[in-house]
Amino acid sequence: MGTPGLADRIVEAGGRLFAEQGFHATGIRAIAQAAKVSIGSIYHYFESKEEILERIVRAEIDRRREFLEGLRKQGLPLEEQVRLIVQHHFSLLREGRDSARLFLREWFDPTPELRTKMYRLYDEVAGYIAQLIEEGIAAGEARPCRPLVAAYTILGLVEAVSLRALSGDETAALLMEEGPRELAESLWLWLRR
Amino acid sequence: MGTPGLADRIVEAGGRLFAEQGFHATGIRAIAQAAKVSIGSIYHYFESKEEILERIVRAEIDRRREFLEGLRKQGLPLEEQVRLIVQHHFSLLREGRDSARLFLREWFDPTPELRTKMYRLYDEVAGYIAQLIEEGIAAGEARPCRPLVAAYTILGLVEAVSLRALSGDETAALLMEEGPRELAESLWLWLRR
Amino acid sequence: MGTPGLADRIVEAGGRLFAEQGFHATGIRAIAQAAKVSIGSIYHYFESKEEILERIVRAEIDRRREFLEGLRKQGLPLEEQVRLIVQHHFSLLREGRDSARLFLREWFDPTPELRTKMYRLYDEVAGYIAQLIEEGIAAGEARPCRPLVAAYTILGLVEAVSLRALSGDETAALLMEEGPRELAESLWLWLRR
Amino acid sequence: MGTPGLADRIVEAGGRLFAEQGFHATGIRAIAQAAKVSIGSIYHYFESKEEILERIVRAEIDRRREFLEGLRKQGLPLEEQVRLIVQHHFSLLREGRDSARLFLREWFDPTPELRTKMYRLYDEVAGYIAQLIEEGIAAGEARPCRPLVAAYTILGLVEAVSLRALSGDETAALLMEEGPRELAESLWLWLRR
DNA sequence: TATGAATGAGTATTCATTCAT
DNA sequence: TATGAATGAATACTCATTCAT
Repeated sequence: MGTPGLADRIVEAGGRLFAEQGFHATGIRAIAQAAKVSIGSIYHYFESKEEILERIVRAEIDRRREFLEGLRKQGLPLEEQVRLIVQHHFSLLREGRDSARLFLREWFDPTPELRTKMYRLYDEVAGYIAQLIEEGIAAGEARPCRPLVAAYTILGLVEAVSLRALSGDETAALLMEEGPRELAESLWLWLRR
Repeated sequence: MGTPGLADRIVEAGGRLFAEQGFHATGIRAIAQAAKVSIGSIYHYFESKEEILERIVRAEIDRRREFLEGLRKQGLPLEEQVRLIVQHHFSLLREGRDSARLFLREWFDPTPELRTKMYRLYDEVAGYIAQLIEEGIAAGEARPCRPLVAAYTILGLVEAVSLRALSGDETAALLMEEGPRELAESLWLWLRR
Repeated sequence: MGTPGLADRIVEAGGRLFAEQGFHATGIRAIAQAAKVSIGSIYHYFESKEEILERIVRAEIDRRREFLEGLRKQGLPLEEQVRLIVQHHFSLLREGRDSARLFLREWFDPTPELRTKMYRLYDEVAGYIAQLIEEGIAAGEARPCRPLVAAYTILGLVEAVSLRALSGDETAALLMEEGPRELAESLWLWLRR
Repeated sequence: MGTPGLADRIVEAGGRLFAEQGFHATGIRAIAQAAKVSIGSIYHYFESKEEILERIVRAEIDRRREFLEGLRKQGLPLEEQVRLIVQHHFSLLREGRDSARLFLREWFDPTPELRTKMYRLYDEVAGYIAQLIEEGIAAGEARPCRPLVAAYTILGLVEAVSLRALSGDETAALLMEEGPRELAESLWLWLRR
C-alpha cells in the first residue's frame, strides 16, 4: 500500500540487475538509474553495494524459512512435505522471482565475509529441513540417516538442477517441466524407509 | 617433458588464482607475476582474461570426460559406476585440485557468452552420464526414467553438496566425510530398478 | 548564560574537529553529530562549511586583539610587552586551545577567498603589534625599523616555532619548554635600541 | 637532457598545481591534463596522489640541504652564512619556484603519516643549520644558545615571513623587498655574541 | 526554527588491454 | 617471441548542499 520507499526500490532494482548480469557486472549507477533514485540515496540507505546484496539474500532466505515453518505446522507425511518443498522451489523459479535466481548466483564471488554470511543463512534453511527429516525418521517414515547431510542433499539437488534449468535453452525447458516431479520422486525413493 | 611453455604456466597460475580469489578479484598482473611471465606474453597467447578461464574450464571438462570414457569401457554394473563417479568427484576436491574448485565457482559471474560456453561444456559431461544411465536402463539395472534429467540430477547433487563441502567449516567437514558414501547410496536407491 | 545556542555549539564542535583533523577531513555530518545538531540547523545558521571556519578564525583573532588592546593599556616597557606576547601565545598552545591550533593549520588550503579573509584578519593583529613597536620606537626603547615588517617578524617567528612545537615529538617538547624564553630574548635583542 | 620522462612531467605539473590551488583542490585528472599524461601513467609511476607530494617535498628538501652543505664548506663567517641562508630562501620565492611555495603550504593538511615524513625531512634541514650555529658558537662568533632551538627559530622566522610575502598584496610586496635584509640583520643581532 | 532524506557532481584509484620496441 | 610502459574508461563511494515538511 502506498508507494514503496526508496530502500525498497533499490533492493528491487538491485535484485533484478544482479540476477540478470551478476553482482560484479552491475554498477551502482545502473542500480540508481533502474530504481530511479540518486546515487546518494543508495548510500543513504546502504553502506555499500554488498549490503544491498546481503539484504536481498537475507530476504530470500526469510521467505524460504517462513514457507518451511508453515509446512512443518501442517503435520503432513514426509513424502508430501518433500514434494511440496521441491514444488515450492520450482514455482519460485517459474515465477521468475529475481531473488530466486540471484540466490543461485553469487554463491562465490563476493568477499569472503559475505560468503560466510551466506553460508550461515543457508544453514538456517538446511536446519529446518533437517528437522523435518528427523521427525520423519522418528515417525518411522524415513530410513535412518544423518538428517543434516540429507538436508543438504535435498537442497543441493534441487538447486543444482534448477540452476541448469535457468539457462533458457532446451535442456533447461526439459528440466523445468520434468524436474519437479522427477526430483520429488527421486528424493522420496531415497529417503523412505 | 622439458620446461613447460609459457601458455601452460599462465593457465596453471590462472587456475590457481581464480580458484583462490575468484575470477574478478584476480588481476592480469597477478597472473603475470605468479606465472613469472610478462603481461605482454599473456596477450600473446590469449586474447583476453576470459580466454584463460575458458581454457581452464575446458581442460577440467576434458579430464572428467576422459574419466567417464574410461569408466564406460570397463563395463562395470551401474551401481558401481555411480559410486565411482561420486568418489572421483570428491577425491578431486579432497586433492585440492584447483580447477575442481574453480569449476564450482565462476558458474555465474562472467559474461553471458562465457556462461553459454560453460553450459555447453557441462552438457558434454552430462551427456556421458546420461549414456551410462541409458545403458543401465537397457540392461535392466535401472528403472526407466529420462536419462538426461537423471544425469543432471546426479551431477547437480554431487556438485551442490561438494560446494557446501568446500566452505571449510564443521558442516563442510561432515559433508566431506559422509558425503561420498551417502550420496552414492542415495543415488543408487533412487536409480535402481 | 543558560544553554548555549545552536550556533555556538556548531562553532565549538567545528573548531575542535577542524583542529584535530583539518578542515578538509572534517565533514559537515561529523560537525552536526559532535554538536548534537541537525545538518539542517548548520545550514540555517551558516551559509557553508567555510563560514564556520571563518567564524572560528575571526573569534580567535578577536581574542588576540583583546589581549593586545589590554596589554597596550597597561603601558609596560616594550621588552616586557614582547615577553608577554610570546608567553600568551605559548600558553594558548599549552592549554590545548583548539582554535590556536586551528589558527596555525588551514592557512592555505581553503579557497582563495577565505585565504584573503584570513590575511585581512591576521593583518589586524599585526597592526596592533606594529603600533606597540611604533610607540616603542617613539619612546626610544626600540631601534628605528619598519614597524609592520617587525610585527610580521614577531608573529611569524612565534607561529612558525609553535607550529613545530605542536608535532608531539621530542623536538616539539624541547621547543615548547625552551621556546618562550628563548624567543622573547631573541626578539628583544633584535628590537632593542 | 633530452625530453623529460613522464615521472618528471608529473612531478613538475603536480608541484605547480599543488602550489597554486592546494593539495586537496588539485585533482588527479588536472595533474594528468597539465602534465599531458594519462591518468594511468600517473599511477604507473606513483602509488597515490600523496606520493607525488612526497616526492616534491623531498626534492625541495634535498635542494636546500645541498645549498647548506655547499655553504658550510666555504667556511664563511656565521653572519655571512645567515645572510646567505635568508637570501637563498627569498630568491627561491622570487623565482616563483613552485615547490618553494608548496613547501610553505600543505604543512598540515595531508594524512598524519605524510606530516610525520615532512617533519622528519624538515628536521634534516634544521639539523644542518644547527650545526652551522654550533660551529659559530665554538668559534666565538655567536652567543651560547641551544643550536637546535635557534635553528628552528631561523627557519620559522624566514618561512613565516615569506608565507605572508606570498599573498600578492601590498604588505607582501613590502615584505618581499625589505624582508631579506631586515631578517638577516635581525637574526644576526640576535645570534651574535 | 528545525529536520534529515535526497541529490549528483566530484573523488582517487583500478585494470584489461594495446603497441612500439 | 617477448616486453612492460602507456592508456583511459569505468568503478565504488563521498559529501557539501538543498528543500519539503
